[in-house]
Amino acid sequence: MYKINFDRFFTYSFSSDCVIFGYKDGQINMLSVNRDVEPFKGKWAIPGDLVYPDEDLLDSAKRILFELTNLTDIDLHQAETFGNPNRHPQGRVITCAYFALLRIDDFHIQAASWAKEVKWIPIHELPEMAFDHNLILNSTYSLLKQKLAIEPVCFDMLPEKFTLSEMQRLYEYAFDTEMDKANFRKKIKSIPLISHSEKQKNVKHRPASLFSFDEITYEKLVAENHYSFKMY
Amino acid sequence: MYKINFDRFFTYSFSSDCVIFGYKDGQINMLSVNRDVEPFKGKWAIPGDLVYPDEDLLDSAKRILFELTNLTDIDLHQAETFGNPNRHPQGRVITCAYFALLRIDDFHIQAASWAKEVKWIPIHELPEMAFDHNLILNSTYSLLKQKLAIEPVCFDMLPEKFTLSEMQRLYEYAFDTEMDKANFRKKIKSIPLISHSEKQKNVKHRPASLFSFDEITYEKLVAENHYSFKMY
DNA sequence: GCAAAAGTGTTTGGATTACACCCATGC
DNA sequence: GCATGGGTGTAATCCAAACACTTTTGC
Repeated sequence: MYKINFDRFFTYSFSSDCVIFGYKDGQINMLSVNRDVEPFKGKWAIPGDLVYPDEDLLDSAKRILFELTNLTDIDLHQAETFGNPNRHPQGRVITCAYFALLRIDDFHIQAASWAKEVKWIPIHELPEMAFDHNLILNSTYSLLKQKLAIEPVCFDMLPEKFTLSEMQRLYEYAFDTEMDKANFRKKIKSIPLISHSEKQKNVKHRPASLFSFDEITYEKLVAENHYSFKMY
Repeated sequence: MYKINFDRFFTYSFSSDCVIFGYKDGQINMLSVNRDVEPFKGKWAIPGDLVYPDEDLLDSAKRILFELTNLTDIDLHQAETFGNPNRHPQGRVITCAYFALLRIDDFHIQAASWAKEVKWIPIHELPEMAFDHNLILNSTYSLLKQKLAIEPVCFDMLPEKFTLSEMQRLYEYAFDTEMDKANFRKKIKSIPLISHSEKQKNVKHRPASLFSFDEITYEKLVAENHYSFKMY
C-alpha cells in the first residue's frame, strides 16, 4: 500500500497544541506562553509540545494542560490538524490542536519548565503570534462556538453554581449578540439544571438564584429520550 | 519550548486517509481498497498513503482521491486525526482523515498502482477492516452527518439536476428517519435552487421537475445576508 | 381505470419575539 | 427613594407536524 520507504520520512515531527480557553468577567481568554527560544523568540504562542514516542495524541495534550495548570480532569476536544510543510522553519512539524475549557478563577497558572512567561490574553486582543498560531486559534475558536451551540460545554466555563444571567452573558459574548432575558430563560427551560435554594450575596441589587448543570439527568435524557442540546 | 531532541522522533510517520463517500440508489457507500500486503493482507481498508515530505496534508488526500477516481475538483473536508501508538503494527503512524463526497455514476473507479482491488461498499455493510479503520469510518461518517445538517454538501452527492424527492431520500437515509413530503418542501424553500423547465423521463408516474443548487446565490446570501443553511 | 409518485393546501399546537411590568437588595 | 439588575406574564407571530387532497404519467 505504501510506495515510499519509511526511512524517507525520518524528518517528520509531530506535536500537539493545546488551546486553553479560560472564562472570566464575561470574556474568553486564551492561555499564551512567551517563547524563550528561537524561532519566534519573544513572541506569544499556543502551548504545545512534541508527542512522545509511546504517547497518544490526547495524552500529550493532557500533559501540556497539566504542566501549565495542574488540572487533570478537564475534557479536551480535538480541533484541526495543521501540516503545511513550511509552518515550522526548522523542519516538518505537523501539529494537532486540542482545546480545553475552564474558569480562570479555579486554579493558579504555573509556568511549565519550558515556558518563560504565561499569560491569559482575551481572545479579541491576541497579538500576532508565533508560527501559524493565529490560524490555529481562529480555527479552534470557531469549533468552540460550534460546540457551544450543540453541546453543554458552557458549564465548563461557568462556576459550579452560576446565575442564569451569567450563562446568558457567556452566550452573548460567544455569539456576539444580545438576547432578551425573558426569552433566554424560556429557551433554556429544556436544559436540565439543578436549582439551589442558595442565592447570590453582596450584590447591590436583588440577589439571583444559583443553578448547576444536572449532568446525570442530561446523560440520561441523551441516552433514553434522544434529547439534544441546542442553543442558537 | 521543545525539551526533547528532534532526533528522538525519527520513527514517526504521517499519513492521510481519504474516506470517499459515494451516493447511488439511495445508499451511501465508501470506496474501499483490498490490501495486497501485510499487515492485514486481504482485509478491506480506507485508501491512504504516507504524506510526502513537501506535501501539505490536504494535497496528499487530493492525490489519493485522484489516483483512485481521476477526479480533481472535489471538495475535501478534514475529519479526525488518529494517533494511538499501537494503531499500526509496524511503527508509529499518525493519520489524518479527510472525506470527499460524490455520485458514483459520475466516473469510473481505477485501481491505483498500490491498490489490488477497489470496491464500493455500502456504509452499513462494511466488514471488519484493517487497522483502526472502522473507528475512522465511524468518526468520519458522524462528521459527514453533522455537515449535511449545516452546509449544502448534499448536492455533491446528488446529480447536477435532481428531483426534490431524491434530495429528501438522501436526508432520510443519512438521518435514518422518514419525513413528510409537504413539510420537507416547505423546509427547503429558503435554500436557493434553480428550477428547470425540464422534467424526469421514462417514469411510470407523474414526472418530477428537476432542480439544481444555485451556488452563486447561496454564496451571496451567506456573505451579505448572514444566511445559514439548516436541515435537521 | 388503476397504481404510483408528484405536488399543494389547511389546520393545529408549540416555539419565538417583542415588550411591559413587578421584585429585592444596597446605598 | 432610587438605581440596578432579577424575574415573570402576555399577545402577536412564525414555524413545524399531521393529514388530506389533487395532478400527471405508464400500463
